[in-house]
Amino acid sequence: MHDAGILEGPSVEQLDLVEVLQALGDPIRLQVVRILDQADTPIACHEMGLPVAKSTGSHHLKVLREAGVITAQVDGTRKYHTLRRDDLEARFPGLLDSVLSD
Amino acid sequence: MHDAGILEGPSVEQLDLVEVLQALGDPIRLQVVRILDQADTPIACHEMGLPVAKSTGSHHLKVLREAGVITAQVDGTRKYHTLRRDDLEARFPGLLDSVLSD
DNA sequence: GGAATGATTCGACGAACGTCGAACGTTGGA
DNA sequence: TCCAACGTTCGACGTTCGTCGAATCATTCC
Repeated sequence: MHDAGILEGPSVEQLDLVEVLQALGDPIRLQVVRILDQADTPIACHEMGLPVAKSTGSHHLKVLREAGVITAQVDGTRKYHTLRRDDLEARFPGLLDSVLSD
Repeated sequence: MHDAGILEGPSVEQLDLVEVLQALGDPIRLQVVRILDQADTPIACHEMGLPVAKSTGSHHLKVLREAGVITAQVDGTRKYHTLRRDDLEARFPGLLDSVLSD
């Protein structure tokens, strides 16, 4: 069971606006963010029903994670993803809301 | 004097979130947006002091214009640029503010 | 008319991106 | 122990991007 580890990305202060905007500026990744927003629980990659191959989905999740938009928590063979709402709100107030309200 | 024409981009309803985020997700273009924001009057390309060749600057302005972030107004040999604040606010409330307040 | 000014267009270039399938690693269950 | 499930990594591919200089265009001024 190797214990569920949390994959941390950049800290709140390290969040870079350009990097976040680039991460959000893709249809698939925006879809991921919307899915995670509307979900009340962490979601695994294969549960998102992304219209791309699994390797591509994995890539997009990585981009979002490295930009600091989402966090991943490993549980067994699955990896549950969560939106870093509070961190994004703290660093870029209003940004996530404006993107999600569209 | 061929009259100062206004170069219109996409209408408010046509503004696409992904396109806008992509346009904002570049250091140079973000710099342009900040310059236009802090200026109280329209600004010409060569007045911005961008750290790139003029052809590159022209390219970035075009990307911003086609995404609907800025408008250009031709006056003689110059082209004055303005931030489409109200349109962006109407289409994506809070987005511009959150990007500019960083 | 001719020169100067401000900006666009046109290749060209390397770098980065989005995509895929195949292979691999790890974990959990039969 | 073996197999299935889940995800990552690894080339590979074509496309798009950011950048530049040179050439071009439009306008203004002398």
